[in-house]
Amino acid sequence: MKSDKRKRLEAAGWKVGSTRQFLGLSNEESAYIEMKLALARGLRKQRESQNLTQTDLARRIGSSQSRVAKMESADPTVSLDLLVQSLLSLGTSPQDVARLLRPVSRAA
Amino acid sequence: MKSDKRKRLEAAGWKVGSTRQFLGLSNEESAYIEMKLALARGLRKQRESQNLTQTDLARRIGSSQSRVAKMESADPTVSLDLLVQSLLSLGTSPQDVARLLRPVSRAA
DNA sequence: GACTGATATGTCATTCGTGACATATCATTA
DNA sequence: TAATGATATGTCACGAATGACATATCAGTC
Repeated sequence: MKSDKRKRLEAAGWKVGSTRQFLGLSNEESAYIEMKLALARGLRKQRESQNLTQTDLARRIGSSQSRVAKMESADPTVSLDLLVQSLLSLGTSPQDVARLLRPVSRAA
Repeated sequence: MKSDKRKRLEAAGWKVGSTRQFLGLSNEESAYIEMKLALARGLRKQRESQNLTQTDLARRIGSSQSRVAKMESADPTVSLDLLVQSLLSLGTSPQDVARLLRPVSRAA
């Protein structure tokens, strides 16, 4: 289940979609990474919009600054659970979370 | 972070939204449970629509029948990661996953 | 330059999710 | 009733995710 070929790559902020073939990632793998990246970006955006530091957020969710940094860089060691729960802690609704996963909003 | 007051309750299939106050769940907690329930329902629906047994799905994702059953009942021990990765294994796209999280489609 | 605050990176012990297994429950069919 | 197939529930050893800490990097400001 874990397929760790990507380990260090996603953390570096690669455009996963465009390098998928190059890295030899399966559809599921890249879809999963895309989702994590979307949530990671959303988390950072939410945090910054509330003028919180990583340390502030860490305190609020009972974690540490280093883990928040890893969340926002979509580190392989952070789970979707932690990302989602952090977003919820910032007041993001499940619907908002869903929106983060569909950057392509249905125009007209 | 774990707040296990709900342990056995969500698994039993309660209407979380309606019993939130009664159970004393925070907004975040109930939102998190709602999300898990939505994914759990989606997983079962997807699996059944492809005429797969829990054992079939388990084999496909490298897990076991018992864990699939727990996924579909939103057992507290199953992570969002596992739910999401299982959905992706069934061909669900990240956008589809997002749709599962917003049962209330924006009408008009 | 040095100092400060924020963020990034690496490591580790503890905790939690996991697959696997046993077994139970529930339908269906004979 | 028994037998078969599917699903549910309980337990456990193992591996992965976690918070915590140290330390590094980076931007401002003096």
